Amino acid sequence: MPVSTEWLLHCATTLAQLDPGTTASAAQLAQYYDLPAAYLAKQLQALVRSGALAATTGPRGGFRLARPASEITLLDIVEAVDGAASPYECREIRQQGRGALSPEECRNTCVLAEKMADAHEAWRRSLAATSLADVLATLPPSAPERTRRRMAGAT
Amino acid sequence: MPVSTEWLLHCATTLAQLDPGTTASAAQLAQYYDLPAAYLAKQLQALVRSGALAATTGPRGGFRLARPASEITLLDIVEAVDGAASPYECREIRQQGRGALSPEECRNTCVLAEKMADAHEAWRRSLAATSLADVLATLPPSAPERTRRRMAGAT
DNA sequence: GATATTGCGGATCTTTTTAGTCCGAGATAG
DNA sequence: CTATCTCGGACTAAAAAGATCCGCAATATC
Repeated sequence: MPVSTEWLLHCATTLAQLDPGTTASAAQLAQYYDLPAAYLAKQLQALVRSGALAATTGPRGGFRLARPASEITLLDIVEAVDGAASPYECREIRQQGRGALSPEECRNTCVLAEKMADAHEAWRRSLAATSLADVLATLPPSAPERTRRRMAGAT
Repeated sequence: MPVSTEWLLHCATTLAQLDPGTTASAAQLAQYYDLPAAYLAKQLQALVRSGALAATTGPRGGFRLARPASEITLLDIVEAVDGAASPYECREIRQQGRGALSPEECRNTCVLAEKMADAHEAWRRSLAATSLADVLATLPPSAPERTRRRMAGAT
């Protein structure tokens, strides 16, 4: 899992603390967390494509949440960056070699692939259970204003 | 996640169907699933190191389960191949850059890292809930004997 | 209307991981 | 005791992913 996953989780949390209608540019966010600006910008695009963020170009442009923070889950962000595919891929080796099963016996999906898919679903459910609003609720009440203040002064 | 994960899940399931005390060599298993023998042997070693399999060298040697099938979970196998580390790694970027939090504010772990760890734990729990014995229980009753028969004739 | 600023996408380079091969150490059977 | 069969770990290519850079389109400001 790339390091940019952490970057975007934090950036989305930061954007969720801005006043509605306010945007933050990629350069601002990069400076806020001391990250390589070019690469961060590229990853932010993935979140725009996924529909979690919205972007406006031109001067005073930047990124903002595309939906209320309560409707953006950690899963939305993680899958936008890392892809939604399961890491385990069943290649049906049970149908190959000396021990090959007949096609008829393979009508139902492989038990092992099924269990791996179950685990992946458990992982997804866990991440989908937390929204950005939930994350903000755990921060001290003074956090949003400080974030806005520190963000405003950046380039 | 490497393709060898699938290989070893299936190989372990196969070994679980052998009579106690019987071993299967890497060459036999490779032939059984039509896999590159040398590379499979390398991956089987990881399972030996993790303690899930036991190996005996010399003529008539090979691999066998190191414990009863009911005490080997899918998680044991997956983590032996793919490593036990969580794919998400918190690098504490909240302490860097313009928005850096004070060390005192970082006494408790980052909320995002916590949620990601929770998801990983959910994934592990799901895999740990299934043992090789559970997998065998889903197969038709005739499966183990056929597996032994087809395995016996191999090189 | 010109200019500067910002996001967007493609092409490129580097690094890491994966896939695969090979030869040596050790143990068993005869 | 010897020959053969097995695992064991080191070594080498290949592919994928990470990370970076540059030019293009769009928009608000002056």
